[in-house]
Amino acid sequence: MLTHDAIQSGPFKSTLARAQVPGAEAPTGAIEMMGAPMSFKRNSEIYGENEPAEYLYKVVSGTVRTYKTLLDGRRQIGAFYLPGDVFGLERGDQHTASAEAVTDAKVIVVKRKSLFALAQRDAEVARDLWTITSVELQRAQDHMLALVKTAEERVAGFLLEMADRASAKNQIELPMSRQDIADYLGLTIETVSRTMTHLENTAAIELPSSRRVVLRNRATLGRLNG
Amino acid sequence: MLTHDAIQSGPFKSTLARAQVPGAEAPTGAIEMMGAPMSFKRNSEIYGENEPAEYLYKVVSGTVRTYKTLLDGRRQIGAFYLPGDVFGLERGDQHTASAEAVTDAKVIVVKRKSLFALAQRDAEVARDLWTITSVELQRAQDHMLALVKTAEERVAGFLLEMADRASAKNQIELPMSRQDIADYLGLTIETVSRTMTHLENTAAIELPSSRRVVLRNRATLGRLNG
DNA sequence: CGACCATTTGATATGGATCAAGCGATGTGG
DNA sequence: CCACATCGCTTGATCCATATCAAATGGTCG
Repeated sequence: MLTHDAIQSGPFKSTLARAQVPGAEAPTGAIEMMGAPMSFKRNSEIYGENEPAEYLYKVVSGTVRTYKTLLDGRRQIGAFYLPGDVFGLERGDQHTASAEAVTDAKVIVVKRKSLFALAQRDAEVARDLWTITSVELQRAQDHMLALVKTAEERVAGFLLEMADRASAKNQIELPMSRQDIADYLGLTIETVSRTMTHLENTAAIELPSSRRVVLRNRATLGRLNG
Repeated sequence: MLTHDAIQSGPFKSTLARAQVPGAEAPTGAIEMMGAPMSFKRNSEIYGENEPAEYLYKVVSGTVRTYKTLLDGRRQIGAFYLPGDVFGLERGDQHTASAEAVTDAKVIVVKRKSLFALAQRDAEVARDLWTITSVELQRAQDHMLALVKTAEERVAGFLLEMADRASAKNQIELPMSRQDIADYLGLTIETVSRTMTHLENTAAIELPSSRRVVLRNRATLGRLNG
């Protein structure tokens, strides 16, 4: 497991973090104030399932995945977190999922206890905490719906989701591997690959490279999205 | 759509509701205080997707399902709510799912606005709101994981889940139809039925009737649960 | 009793998984 | 700077879990 010693001694970076998230849905003003920046290398663990949940995190740069693993090794990725997103806030004091850096990533780390203490006194912070959790809940519910769709619908939905979260709305650079996408969508890597190819053949998307996707026909993708 | 006129004029029933939920995880003291009881008949709508989310609800008796519908009619049930459970609390002012009574049901209805106003002043209420949402989030994440398992794993997991929530831990009376179970688990009614039969043949469960299930071998079910 | 609805059971079809190569980009050592 | 190993991705062939289609059975209620 990863320890977070000396985190509290890091310099404040509130303005930097905020600048990264111009239109963030979740108001998380207090987080930058109380947090310390921390860096993680590609594929390194940020926290593990069942570890004490002492901190919550806000992505500054890079991408993070959270996931659960079944006994036989199957992995379900619950979400990808991009700059501005908050993750790791859970009920109970144990993490119910693991978190890893998909790419090299910087996150702001905040002591859960301090934030809860602050929320006790400051109603705005309390509301922020609720909002963070609510946003996460909605994400989870949407994802649940995605998991009962056909492979093509899942992939189309995923591309639309990533495009909506990206800055260039029709040109996306996927930070994650096909395996990550497969584990997020509950498919195999082969099915994801084939489906992408099929979408390309149908002129719904273009694939200049495997990690770069251009949305050519949102109407088609939207229709597929159910 | 269903209107909630005259709800606020109903008599208070705080103690009754609390009595139904001796060991409820989510502390929801304020809800009974502010809410009015309301009854719904089997299969009637409590609220619809995209309707204004003016209220939140706490089950007093009966069972409630929430679900989303895809364009082509496929239905995904997000959760079943039993006495003591709270549902309908969402970010934004539109419901993102529909809710229906699975059986005849009594629920306490609370004005969202009043509760938020109270939370603004009372840190304990604010924390309760967060807890309600957090419980829901965890439920959703667990369900997400369930949706990528095999049919047998999903059914075994479902039975264990229902048993854990029931009072008689090994003898459960399912309030919902096979179709509801199927839509909850992302399977067809036939697969659910066949899997139940198979679990019976394997001596993992007994089926005195289609709605009554006796868990015979939790070890087996647990192993299946991944 | 008879109609209706929920559930089970059976036969067949199929979407996506699995098994197995091939391919292209990236990096490394000679 | 090239040969070659490696890794991520694509493509192909086959298989299988679950869906679909169809019918029989069983419970419930007027």
